Amino acid sequence: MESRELEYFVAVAEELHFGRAAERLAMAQPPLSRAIQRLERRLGVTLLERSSRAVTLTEAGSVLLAEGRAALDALAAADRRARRAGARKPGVVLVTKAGASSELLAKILDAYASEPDAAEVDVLLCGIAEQERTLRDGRADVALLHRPYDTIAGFDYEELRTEGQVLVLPAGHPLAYRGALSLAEAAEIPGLPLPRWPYRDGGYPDGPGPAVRDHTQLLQLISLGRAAAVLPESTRAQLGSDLTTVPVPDAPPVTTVIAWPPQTHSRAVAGLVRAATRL
Amino acid sequence: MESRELEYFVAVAEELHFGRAAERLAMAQPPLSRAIQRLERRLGVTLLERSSRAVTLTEAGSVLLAEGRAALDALAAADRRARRAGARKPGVVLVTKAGASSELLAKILDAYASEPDAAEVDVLLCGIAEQERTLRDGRADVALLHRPYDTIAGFDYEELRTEGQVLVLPAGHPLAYRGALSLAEAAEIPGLPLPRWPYRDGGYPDGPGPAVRDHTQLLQLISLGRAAAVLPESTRAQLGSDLTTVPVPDAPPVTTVIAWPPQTHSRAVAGLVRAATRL
DNA sequence: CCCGGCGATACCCCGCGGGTATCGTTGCGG
DNA sequence: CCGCAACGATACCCGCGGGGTATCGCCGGG
Repeated sequence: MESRELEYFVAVAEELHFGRAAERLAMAQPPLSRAIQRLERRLGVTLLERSSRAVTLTEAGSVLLAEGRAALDALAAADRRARRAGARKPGVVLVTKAGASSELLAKILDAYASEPDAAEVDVLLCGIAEQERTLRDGRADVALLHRPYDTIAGFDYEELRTEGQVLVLPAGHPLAYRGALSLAEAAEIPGLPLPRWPYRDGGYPDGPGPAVRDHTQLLQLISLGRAAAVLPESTRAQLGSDLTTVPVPDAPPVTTVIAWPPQTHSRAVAGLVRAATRL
Repeated sequence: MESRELEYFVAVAEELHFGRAAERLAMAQPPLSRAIQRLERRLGVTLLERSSRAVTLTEAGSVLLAEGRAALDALAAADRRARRAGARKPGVVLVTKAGASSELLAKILDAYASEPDAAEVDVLLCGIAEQERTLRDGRADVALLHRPYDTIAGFDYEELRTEGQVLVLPAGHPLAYRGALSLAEAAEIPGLPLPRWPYRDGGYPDGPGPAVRDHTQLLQLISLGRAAAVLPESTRAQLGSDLTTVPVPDAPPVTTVIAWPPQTHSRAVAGLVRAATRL
């Protein structure tokens, strides 16, 4: 199967509309229609059901959509990583959630930078649930992830530390003087709903809380008295005096891991991992 | 990047010889040379160092080789799984090492087959270290793996059971009457070397023992008095009366896991996993 | 009933991927 | 020291396949 055809199919499968997909691909609609027919002929499988009013995915089509996205990501990763490896001064890209584990990250970067032949490390900050994708499609080479919030399926990893979680509140809130809270109590604070995190596809669950995409946004909302949140203990290090925390013992512990794609043989990634695990 | 070009590059990078690579790709050498040049130009990177006597990989080239193989496997997987999903009676392929965990496998297949809407399960048996590849390139959908012998990097998985290991010997061997053996003792039995298992790339380590590619071969060699082997306890169930076992308490325990690629949403795979974990 | 939206078809053309012939370099053997 | 053979690069040619425009056929809604 040609990657071009697969890209075309993924566009159509996502738009469920040949015209819009063609526009997105910067091409005309007829050659797109033919390319999809060709692909279906070659696979010997019907991928799309076209009734003259709507396009829907068949079973085989949704399988190809999922597998095809993964394959296109892998292809993009090959492209980007080869480019980076051949660049004048090859560096390595580390991705992490904006506003999370910043002191740990600083320590790792320091420890690695002091190694004899350390490469340049570019830090890429992104919203929740985008990190895995950056690792898959080659925008990043190595990531700091947080289980169980992030899934580590598809990657090699080393665990760095495990910590409990705390409720983050505006300073002076009545509950701030409690010694501990249960998860159930934290979820039901009048006027301070827990935020909604995005799914991996970028959508948001329904519910009362504000929709956020990274920790920085979230902390700001808490400062404004619009939300509360259950976060790892280490978040305390970066809170200003306008925020305070209460332990939540029954919240699941959060494990910070350093993760990388299994096929990497990069010395720089290995060095970073070594530095991180030795801390 | 076009998948065609990537295939060409991988062929050249593996052969390190344009002529042989062209032959393998069933094409002439000149268009192959040009395709690689085009790829290098588009990436803005030198992938191969050509001295008129030898071709060698640059740093960027070996990165692209590793990443490219993964991407081509993902592409092949998309192709095969879409074909299977669109087939007349879509089934699911389970892969495992020939001769390992056969009773557990039988139980899983039975349990799953008794579910209401169970799909057809094709069992694919292969040698050691080939299973991961079959899962990656779509020849299989789900695998029974054995840690720490197999790595599970890149897959979602559920643990099924953990067991100790035993030394498998020809019946009547003097050591057969020992109540237990250490790993060190097992490795030094006069006349009965431990076998050599293949690496993931298909090569074999150097050493005295016979090179084997699956358990069936291995058991036959032990029967013939040409080898001994440390294997999971459950292997005992399939030994004939010509073989016997001795516990090896200090051998690392073996965990059998059921694993699948993270992007699968297949109901059949989910059913198999459920059946396996419920046993 | 007609129009508008949408995917498929018809038809054309250009470019690129592939083929053959040949060159340029270089290591090696006589 | 020269010539040959091995090997990748270059030159040149060709055919087809992927892309474009125009249009059709189907269907649902006003």
